[in-house]
Amino acid sequence: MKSANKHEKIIRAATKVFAKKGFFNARISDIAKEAKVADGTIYLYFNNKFDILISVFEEEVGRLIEQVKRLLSKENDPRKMLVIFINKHLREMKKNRSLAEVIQVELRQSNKLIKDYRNNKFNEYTNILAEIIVLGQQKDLFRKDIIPDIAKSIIFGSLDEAARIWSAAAHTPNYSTEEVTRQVTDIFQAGLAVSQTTDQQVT
Amino acid sequence: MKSANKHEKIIRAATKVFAKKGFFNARISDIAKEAKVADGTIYLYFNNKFDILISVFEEEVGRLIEQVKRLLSKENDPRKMLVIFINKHLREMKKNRSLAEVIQVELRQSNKLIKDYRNNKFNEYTNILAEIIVLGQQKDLFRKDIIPDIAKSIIFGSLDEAARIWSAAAHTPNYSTEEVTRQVTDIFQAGLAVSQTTDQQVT
DNA sequence: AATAAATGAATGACCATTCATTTATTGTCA
DNA sequence: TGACAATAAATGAATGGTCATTCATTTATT
Repeated sequence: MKSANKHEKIIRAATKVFAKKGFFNARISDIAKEAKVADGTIYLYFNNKFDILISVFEEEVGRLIEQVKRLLSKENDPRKMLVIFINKHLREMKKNRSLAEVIQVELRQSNKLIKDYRNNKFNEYTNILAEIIVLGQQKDLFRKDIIPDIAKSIIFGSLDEAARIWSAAAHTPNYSTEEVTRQVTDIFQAGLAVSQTTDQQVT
Repeated sequence: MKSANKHEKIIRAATKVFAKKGFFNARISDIAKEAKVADGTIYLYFNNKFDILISVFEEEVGRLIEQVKRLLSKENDPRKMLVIFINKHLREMKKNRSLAEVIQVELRQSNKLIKDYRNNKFNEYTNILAEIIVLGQQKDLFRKDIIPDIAKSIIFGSLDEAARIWSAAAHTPNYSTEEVTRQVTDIFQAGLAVSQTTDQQVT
């Protein structure tokens, strides 16, 4: 029986290697070495290199989805939910640089590599944002003229770019998670809010 | 004398090919063919494949910077300037899919490929956003607690992700440039604006 | 004729994938 | 229980195909 354990080990190793070198520069032998496994073993668990990429992506994002959903389940003020999402995403990207880079780089690559691969988990992830917005609209807290399906991309894009700056640049001034979270939160809370009338800052 | 013309032709061909296949899947021979030039000729104008990528990026973004600056020079209300930037960026990405994909994919790749390559033109481009924000703050139109250097990433990220959706997905509902422009504009104008009521609390 | 540009076939490095062989695990029966 | 076979898993060297890059030769320009 192929151990689930080994599958897991390869995924972890691949995440590390992809993050460090990028998909195209990553060698199967690098992954094998990192996973302490023979090159050929990898092909017992995955069909090919790209299959590893997809798996890494799906599993990592899947993990993230679960965590976010758990956090959100305790809350029902959509404004606070938005903050929770933003905060969680940024923290996670800061903490787990490998995941951050896999998302950033591979999300863009996969479009080109396989036409019919729809990042299912990824969509599921950003749809959480859309749902928060819908909820906010139902509760008359968020403007109705916002289209959730567009807004989710706008918000995710912001977060992703903010995270990209962290991983890209060892040189530019590096803002803290807290600082960036606050800025993103401030902008979008004001941007989505129904009116100017004093909305308490939500943490 | 090496004709500037040929350099240009190669750049244009490379833009097309990178956009279609991505950097790693693009073959030098593809670019050569597209430019109607021998493979070897490319090496008279560029040092290597990556050098072509950098050049494409810099030239395309450079062109964009000039256009945006020209548009902005006619305006001095930062709120309107913001709209102009957003509008121009989205229109351009919709029109020039090659540029869009080169930005999206290669911006992320280059981090990994060359440590000391700082996307100079790219920074120049997003700094336009930072300057608009600074101006807005000076004129008491934008909130002072926004850090322009962070906000520029947030805004650019939004635009980039919105544009990514266009190029990525032939399947998902496709919103028009106008619709997306309006959404992004609405959110950020409200998000950045100094609130009308004096007592809004933001911490 | 001399110099500059352009050509494209040949080179050589690289690496995903395969598969014959080895090693580990499981099951059987005396 | 333990000895032995049968099956499963793992190994890693060998294969084969893919290009980026080079450079001897040709073509164009001065």
